Amino acid sequence: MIKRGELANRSGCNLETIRYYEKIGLLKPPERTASGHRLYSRDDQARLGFILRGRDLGFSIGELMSLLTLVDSHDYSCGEVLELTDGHLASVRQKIIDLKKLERTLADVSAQCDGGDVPECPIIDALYGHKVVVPN
Amino acid sequence: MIKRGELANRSGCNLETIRYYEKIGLLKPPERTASGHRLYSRDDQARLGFILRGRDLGFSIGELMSLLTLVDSHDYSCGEVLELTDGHLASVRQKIIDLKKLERTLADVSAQCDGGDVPECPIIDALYGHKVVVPN
DNA sequence: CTTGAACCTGTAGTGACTACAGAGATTATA
DNA sequence: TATAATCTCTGTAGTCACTACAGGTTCAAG
Repeated sequence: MIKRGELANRSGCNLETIRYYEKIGLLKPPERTASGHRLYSRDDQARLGFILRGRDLGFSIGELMSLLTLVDSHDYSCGEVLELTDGHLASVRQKIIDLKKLERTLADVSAQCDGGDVPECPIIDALYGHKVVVPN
Repeated sequence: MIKRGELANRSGCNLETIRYYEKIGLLKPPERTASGHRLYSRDDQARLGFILRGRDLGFSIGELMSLLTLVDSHDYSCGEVLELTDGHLASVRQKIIDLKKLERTLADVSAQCDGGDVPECPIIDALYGHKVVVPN
């Protein structure tokens, strides 16, 4: 059983974030010492690891809640988990598509500007709508 | 000269967002009627258009502030604008790289799961750290 | 026994909005 | 002209996922 500071150190998670995860219900309220200090078990540590790895994969708090609720039910199916994961994967792919479109547009606009000392700038013109900026 | 609701309709911008942009200094305080209703000129409309197009290109409020400050100075150079744009472009490209890495990892994890009715799920295992999840 | 670190609580700040509540102004209709 | 409906005004609170602080208690080392 370790305390919050130790858990933060071992997991690499911010100290305050642990308390936050407890507040919103991602982490279960841990045991306490007689004086009120939190004590985390091995299970608690594993659960935080789960959350942090999921977070690194871009899962939202809501998605992690769903995953953990499934796990906690001890009655989840692989299919339910896959559905959540693939949903998330789809949204990541959409974000990539959107950003690539953005990148092309920005690169186009940037290429029109030769960056000199002149005060006429095609980028500013484009933003003011003198030219079409976002090609769909 | 049009009022706030009309500006919102024409620009497609949310009504409240216009007031917000004024509060943080992106939009200049517009003229007012005797009773206090805001009146927007053609210049005001063009400025909001500038902001909205910039926003669509993913510029942050801070970046738009910088761009508009340059424009307002009437003494900006094309080079300054290009620098800001290319800086933003670089951060967009980095975001794409990060998301692609994420996508590969998620796709890997997803592929390990056959989505059946069984309660053993490789995705959950991976999140619990039983297997390495993020390949750098 | 004292000092300093770690822990406790609640609350406020971030970015970029969005959404109210309650009051006053304007416009349309009867 | 009266009134009802809509629009605008202000300030403030909520969103997401944290992060940081203030002011107080407890613990561990010397």
